[in-house]
Amino acid sequence: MNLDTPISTPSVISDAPAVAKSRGRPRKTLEEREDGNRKSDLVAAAAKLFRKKGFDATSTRDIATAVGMRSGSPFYHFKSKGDLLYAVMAEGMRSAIEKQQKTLLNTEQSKQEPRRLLHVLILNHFEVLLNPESDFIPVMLYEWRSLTPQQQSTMATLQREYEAVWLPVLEALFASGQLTCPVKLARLLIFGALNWSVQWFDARKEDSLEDLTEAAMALFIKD
Amino acid sequence: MNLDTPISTPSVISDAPAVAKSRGRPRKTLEEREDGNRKSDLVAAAAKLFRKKGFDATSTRDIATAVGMRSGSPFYHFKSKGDLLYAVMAEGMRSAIEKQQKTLLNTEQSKQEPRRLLHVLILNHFEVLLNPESDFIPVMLYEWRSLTPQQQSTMATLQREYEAVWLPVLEALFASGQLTCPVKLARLLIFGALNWSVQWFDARKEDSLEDLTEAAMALFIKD
DNA sequence: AATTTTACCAAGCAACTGCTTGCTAAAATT
DNA sequence: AATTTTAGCAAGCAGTTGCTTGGTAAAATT
Repeated sequence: MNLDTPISTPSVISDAPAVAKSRGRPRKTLEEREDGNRKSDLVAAAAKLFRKKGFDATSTRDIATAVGMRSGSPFYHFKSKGDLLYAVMAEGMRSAIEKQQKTLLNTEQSKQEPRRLLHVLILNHFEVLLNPESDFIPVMLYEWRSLTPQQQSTMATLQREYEAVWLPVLEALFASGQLTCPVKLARLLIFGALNWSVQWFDARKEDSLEDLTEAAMALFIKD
Repeated sequence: MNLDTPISTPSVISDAPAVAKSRGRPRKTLEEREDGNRKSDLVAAAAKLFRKKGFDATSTRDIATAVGMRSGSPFYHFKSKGDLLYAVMAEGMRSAIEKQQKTLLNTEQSKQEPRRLLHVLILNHFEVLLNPESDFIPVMLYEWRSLTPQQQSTMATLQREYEAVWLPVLEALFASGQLTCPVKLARLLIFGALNWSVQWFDARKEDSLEDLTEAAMALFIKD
């Protein structure tokens, strides 16, 4: 890339595109950048790049370019690259928790028995994970390492909040003998099976998320 | 780090440690570096660092330092950083396949029925994944992205070879009704559950690999 | 109308990156 | 004894990195 600091080029080309006129390049009016959505544009673009190339292989310049900014500008909105990563993950968990809560509220009384509830939770989890519009959660799952310890523990709290709904369901299934695996390990193994789908699921292929959910239920649950 | 090219330091400190005498620093004799194991030392050190910090966040200088070399020396053994990554993964798969084959050969006739076989395969897989001595397989699982397409397809072939033993076992269990999930999806979900353990398993904690295997069997298999 | 704030751009610094080149000493081979 | 090979070291190049500083036009506020 190297849009900054042209060391061997003769004069003032540098950051500015060829179209730049007079002094300073054309700034976008507020209408063009439609309110304060630039910050969330940055988060979305970062999520996409972090997912595709990984956090370390993505430069802040890549992110800036993706939203049509110059290399230094993202630092007006976020004080560091690491903070941008954290914003991606926090937004991912926030919306995942919200979506899960809405889904449960919309689940009719008739489907409140544990087996149906787990089905609903798994399907919703696949939707969160595999939605091609949103890279937030995959980034959270695979770029943990790059968070500071404090950021990690905040994220862990959010994850516990997300998983809190699952535990009573698993316990009920264990009590009724439909789940024959200690709940603590069942939780870890089940989330592993589901989360790994990020690695192999291809939306173009035959399987629907409903198919996937059926398969997972068949794998984990007796009767 | 920056052991090379000290730009602002007055004179010849650079790469050479303070003890360096005359011309050239003390080279290790062959005895000291014990045969041609230096290459595999590099692979092991790279595996450790790639696992801890990720491929992109690990510099070739980090790796060199870890085995007591100077920054340029790893390139005598490997033509690029990417080739080192590939060597880590290829060695990981090679030894995993070898270990799996040995384990199956040592499995007595009495344990050849599908349920026991799956138990043996899962336990062996956990040993491969969670052995604290070896970071090769976790690196393979989580740094896939940094391989070239050709390297990826070679690794995919090795993975199919590893999984080839599992498929007939899963098919037998499906046929007998002990596995009620289409084999194709069962394979993906089961490997997900197992591979994810790399993220949470702590060898210091209570659970043994045998406990883990029992839990996984209880989760996946009926009867 | 005057001021302040917002949202950026232009330029660039210091550190670090993968990798190359030219050399050398010890070991192996002839 | 002479030569070749092996396994590095020393130095550094060219490019990239995260981030900072100083400015400025447009919008919002007073």
